Amino acid sequence: MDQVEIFKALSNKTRLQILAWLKEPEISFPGQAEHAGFEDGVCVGQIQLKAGLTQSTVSEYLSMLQRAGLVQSTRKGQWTYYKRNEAAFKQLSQLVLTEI
Amino acid sequence: MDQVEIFKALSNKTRLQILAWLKEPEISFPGQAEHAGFEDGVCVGQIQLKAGLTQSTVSEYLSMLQRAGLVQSTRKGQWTYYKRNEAAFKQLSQLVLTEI
DNA sequence: TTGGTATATCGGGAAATTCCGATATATCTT
DNA sequence: AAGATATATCGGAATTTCCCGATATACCAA
Repeated sequence: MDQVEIFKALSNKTRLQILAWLKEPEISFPGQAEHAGFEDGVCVGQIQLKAGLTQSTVSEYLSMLQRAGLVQSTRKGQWTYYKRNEAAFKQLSQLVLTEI
Repeated sequence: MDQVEIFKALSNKTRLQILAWLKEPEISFPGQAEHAGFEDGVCVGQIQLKAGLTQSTVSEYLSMLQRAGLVQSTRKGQWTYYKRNEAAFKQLSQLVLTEI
């Protein structure tokens, strides 16, 4: 757990927003329900639509969140699904209490 | 609590280090014991010495941590003492669990 | 008042981040 | 194989952060 890397990943309104959306994928991304479930999370395109930024930016943001360990990705065909890594948030919460 | 402001304040190795030092002022800053207690925290000069950065940089970093609500300052004569705001860390820990 | 000490603020060069458009890669369909 | 779709990566302009030296401000002591 690289603390600085994690906090940098969280230092952006859009990235925080994405993490919040991924807490309730069914509610935040109803458009995906028709094509896939939410077992593996949400695909980049759906997130991009909601974020209102370009595809490249959203893809980059998701990689950054993944490098920080906050989300994990699954490739399925031409889609990459991202979902939260809840264990990481529990760890981070604990880290804020005990180490920082 | 401005989340982005808090995470930006935490996105720097030196600032994280300062917060860690302030957890145990007596151990981290023995040099101050001769002149003052630790009720109000540690003065800027002591922190600067340990950080090994310039006075202006350390002063700026401490203001940033204060704006984020993570520390609080007390002016006493020509010294400004900074100490951790433990309540803020408890809040932040909770926020990581429930809101982010 | 004069000078010394502690801290804050200002101005700026270098490096990092933000976000974009263009392009590359991977996969699917026909 | 060729074209379409989804995502990743590249190159870069604008902005922000990092950290500095210089200067301003506040307080103290003689």
